[in-house]
Amino acid sequence: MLKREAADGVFHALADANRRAVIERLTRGPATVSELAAQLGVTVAATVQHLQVLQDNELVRSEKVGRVRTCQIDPAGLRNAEAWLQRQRTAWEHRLDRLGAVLDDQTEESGS
Amino acid sequence: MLKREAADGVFHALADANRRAVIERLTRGPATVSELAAQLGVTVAATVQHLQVLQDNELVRSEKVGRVRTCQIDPAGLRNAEAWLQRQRTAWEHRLDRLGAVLDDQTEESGS
DNA sequence: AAGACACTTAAGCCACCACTTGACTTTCCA
DNA sequence: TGGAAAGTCAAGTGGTGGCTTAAGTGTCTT
Repeated sequence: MLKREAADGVFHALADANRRAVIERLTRGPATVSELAAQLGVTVAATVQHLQVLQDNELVRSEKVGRVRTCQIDPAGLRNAEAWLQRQRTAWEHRLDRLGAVLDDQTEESGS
Repeated sequence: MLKREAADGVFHALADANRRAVIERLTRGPATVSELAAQLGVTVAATVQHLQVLQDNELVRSEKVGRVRTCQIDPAGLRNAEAWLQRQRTAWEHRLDRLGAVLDDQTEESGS
């Protein structure tokens, strides 16, 4: 299950346009820190900080070999966020279904 | 489609625990501003500000009748966020499929 | 060995955000 | 009509976030 803490971190991570850009980039294949920084148009240092947030929330994984760190998507965080959204949407839809049924019953009972 | 701007707003809105609590509450039925404020444990003024953010990003709708404003879920924003997440996840899965196929071909060619 | 390369870490800066208080408007009701 | 209730608006405040520069660490390459 998704604890409140976890949702907090994931959505906070996704709230930044640059971090989402990193995710979009990584869905198309692994990339190094420098490559990501170049694409974002910010410092390597800033990119490292973004990656830290993304990793803390299981949105990105990375491995350092030699002096170069290679990053790739970690689907766990995405799944967590998706699960929360689905829970809300389906809960709302089910409520509407029940509400609809009640209204149908009422109109049947009272006639038009 | 979901523009970058839209994603920015929706995820920012979802990044706050109190705003998510509002959404969770509203999936179980409409509520007034005061009710939401009471549940959150913050001022009515703060709640109004949260509602403003939620409405700007199509996560909540509200209507004022008399002196009381009643709020309910607006599924549009939730769908937007869900769509973005699904796009990333499926893009990543498709890429893995292609990669897997390539690796299979290679192992077939070279034998075990 | 020496310099370039790819990051990493620390410190500081500015903007934004969530929240509060307080004054105000509108609506209800006795 | 007078006052309580429900919400709105504006200003101020403490805290956080994202970015930068600058200095440092480990790793190639020649």
